[in-house]
Amino acid sequence: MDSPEIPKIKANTSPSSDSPPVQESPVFSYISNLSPIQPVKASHAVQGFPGLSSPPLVFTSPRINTLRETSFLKRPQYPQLSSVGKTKAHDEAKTFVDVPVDSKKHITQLQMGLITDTQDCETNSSSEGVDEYLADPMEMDCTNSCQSVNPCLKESINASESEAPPEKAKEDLDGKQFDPKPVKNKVHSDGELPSSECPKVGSGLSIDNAFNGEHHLGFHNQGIGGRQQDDCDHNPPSPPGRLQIGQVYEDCTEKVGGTSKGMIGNMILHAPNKAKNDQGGMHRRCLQFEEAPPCATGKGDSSSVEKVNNSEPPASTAELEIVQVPNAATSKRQMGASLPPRYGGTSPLTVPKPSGIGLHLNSIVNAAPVVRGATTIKLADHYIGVQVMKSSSVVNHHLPENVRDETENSIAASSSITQSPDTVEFERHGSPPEKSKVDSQNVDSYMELNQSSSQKKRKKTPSSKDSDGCKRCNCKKSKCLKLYCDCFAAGVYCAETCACQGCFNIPDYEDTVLETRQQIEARNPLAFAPKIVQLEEEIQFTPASARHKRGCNCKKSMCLKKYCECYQANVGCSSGCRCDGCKNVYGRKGDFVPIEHGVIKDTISDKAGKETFDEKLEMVATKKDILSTDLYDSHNHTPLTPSFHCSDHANNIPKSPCLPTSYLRSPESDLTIISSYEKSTRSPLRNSKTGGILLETSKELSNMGYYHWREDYDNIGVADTFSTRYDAAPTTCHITPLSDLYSKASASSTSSRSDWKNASQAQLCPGSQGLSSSSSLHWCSSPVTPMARLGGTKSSQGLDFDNGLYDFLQEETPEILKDSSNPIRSVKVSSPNKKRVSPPHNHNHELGASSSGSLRSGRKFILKAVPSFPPLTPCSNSEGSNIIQNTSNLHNKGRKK
DNA sequence: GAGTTTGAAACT
DNA sequence: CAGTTTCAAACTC
Repeated sequence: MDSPEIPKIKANTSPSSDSPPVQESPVFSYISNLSPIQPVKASHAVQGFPGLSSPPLVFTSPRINTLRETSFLKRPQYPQLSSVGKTKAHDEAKTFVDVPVDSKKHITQLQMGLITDTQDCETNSSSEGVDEYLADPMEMDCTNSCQSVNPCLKESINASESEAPPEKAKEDLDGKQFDPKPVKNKVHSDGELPSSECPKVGSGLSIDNAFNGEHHLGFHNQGIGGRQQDDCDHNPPSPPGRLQIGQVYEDCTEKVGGTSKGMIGNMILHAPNKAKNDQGGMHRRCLQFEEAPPCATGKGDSSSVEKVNNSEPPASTAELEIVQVPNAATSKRQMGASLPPRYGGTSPLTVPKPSGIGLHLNSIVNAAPVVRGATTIKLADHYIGVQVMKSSSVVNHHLPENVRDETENSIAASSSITQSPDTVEFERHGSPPEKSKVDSQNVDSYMELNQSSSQKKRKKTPSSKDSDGCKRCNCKKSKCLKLYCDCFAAGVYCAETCACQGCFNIPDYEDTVLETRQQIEARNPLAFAPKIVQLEEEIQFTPASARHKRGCNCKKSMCLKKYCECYQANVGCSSGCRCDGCKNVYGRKGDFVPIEHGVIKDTISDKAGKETFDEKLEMVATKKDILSTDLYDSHNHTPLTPSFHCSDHANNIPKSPCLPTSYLRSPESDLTIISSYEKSTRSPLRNSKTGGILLETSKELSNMGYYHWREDYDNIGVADTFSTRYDAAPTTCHITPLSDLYSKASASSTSSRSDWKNASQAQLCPGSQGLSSSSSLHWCSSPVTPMARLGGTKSSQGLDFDNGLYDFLQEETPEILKDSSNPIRSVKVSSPNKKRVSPPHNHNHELGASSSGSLRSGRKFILKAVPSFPPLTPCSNSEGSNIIQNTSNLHNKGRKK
């Protein structure tokens, strides 16, 4: 608030107010010479600079300066000249180009009488003063110029002037790539000049820099920071603020015309700026920029938010969105009702599903093993439940988890429930996009702020499970961005039911989540792969077909408590386990001897010790797949067990609706499944970021025979195609917005065929309409695969077994395991049993290429196996990556065609 | 509900 | 790769 800069600024401003003498000064003359337009102003600016310059020197970016200048100009205009302001501002902007930025600022202040305003702002560096500025200017601008962007800029500028540029704000700007583009954009916006003027401004800025050197820059930076701070203040929740800030910044910089976004961005920026204001240091702002946002959020949470709201009114719908987003972020999932504007027409319903869909393969896998013997699939169910819980429809999903028998019924009910558009998660999806830019660091700070703010008060009971059976985490330090978090590990966003603190595993922070996931995957491609692999009947030795992929390392629990992951998953310990004194009731370590059937994988063990085990699992899986494929035909309607849906929810569910038919037909389901798996795990993220992946995936899918599936799907009504169990799948899709997204995404990504999407969406996901574009892209990869897997595996066994879901899961798991266990393997594996190996690879490559570099190819498979993120991706996709997704979708479509 | 135990995950 | 630390769930009181 009371940053040292402020006093400086005031001093500067006051002198500037004394423009007459300034003009006389040699500097003024010089400036006047430079720019014929604004001799007087220039002189003022020059004088004022000395004082201003000293602090601002830190920042060198001319653009920033321009922005401030523009902002200064605008400010005066607003208060004094509502109508005239624009013309003057333009002139001033031009002069700025010629004249150093500082001079411009002073001039503007002097002329406009902004100085007084700025002083007020400075005094009020806190939220109110700035808010008023912003709000008023905004309104004025809107009325006058009608350019939404300008108002935002103006406001931000005003705030910056008054408050001085908070260091954090600068940092934010810098950190977010502000320096180059953002500044330009701001300049444009400030100048209120569409495009033509902006260039001038930019040039002017650069010139200014040359003249004034760092001083101007620093000052400008301060101004920017001030703006940002103001914006930040306006922004309700700090965490969102950061994210938004980054996004907004980009928007402003990129698009002058994007008034709404720009406004929002300004708002966001302001919030971080508040924190920066406190710091006051100009130089560090840039560095701190990233950090600043969090601080800002934390410091000026309430004030900033309120202010933001005030300023927002003038802003377009975009602003509203922004506001909502922050709220969503703060509340995590509370905002569920509000849908991101991006989705537009799409009903919130779609969003909720995604969350539910978010169920990771891991969860599924886990569920699968559990399924047979034990009725409960804890992991999968929990995860699913969590996301679902967020949405209204959660309950239904959960039910399936707990009881297979219930699953069908629950599914039917859930379908109706899920359809409810009220699902909370939807909001998440919408908001995240803006936040996507937030850095991990920002996230941390943001987290802190959030925690402090109150987002996580919801901390419910520590119990990991919800009443529905859904899991919820209670993370306190991991921010739900590490595998410690069950939700994150399952690839599901944390739900409202979660008691986590500083949670970043929410759609709002989709980008952060994705980044974190990628990082974790980079370290361990199988990190998100299902931990439990089912070994079907083929492995007769083991009491339970399923085994923990990595094995446990129990030393004291003797694998008789839930400390043991194997026990927790209701699976026996295997040779891969390093447990001591294993007494696992589901199967002791020594008892398990997986039999290698015909299928032999080249097995490039993911990891040294466990390769053998994994390979064995894979072998089993491959065999299963074969069997399942045979069954597919017969079980076209593969009844997706509720549990399965739940588990797969995030990833698979969406797919299920679309895929069922295809699965039925295509024996290649395994391959498809794998690909889907990969997609689900990574693709969502990757897809969101890179459209190329999607295209690839789509191609692959087409190769896989997804088209056929689509046709089948289309032909067969969802209800018709799906048996009672199958119905559950569609219902799930409807229920969870994620599912819709997935389905859409899958449809788009896989085939990019509108038909398939339309049919699937329309039938399966009524609310998905709007979402299809953004969400679908991301989802496409992931959702499709799950479906295929589910459909294929499930179809084979689904109806036959009461535990059909489990069976399906189990079947899937093997495939997953194959993929997950040995991403590379998957490719290799394809050889004996099934062709699928190759297809998955393709998918993987595609996905991998997009997300990660060379490693992905090998890892991709693994990622495919990793189901966890798909659910997230949908959310994330919808939000942060929407644009990317859209683009990718477009690309995919074009390519597909 | 608080504290302890446990083992996975993360880090070095 | 092994050892240590961190973390959150599971468990106990």
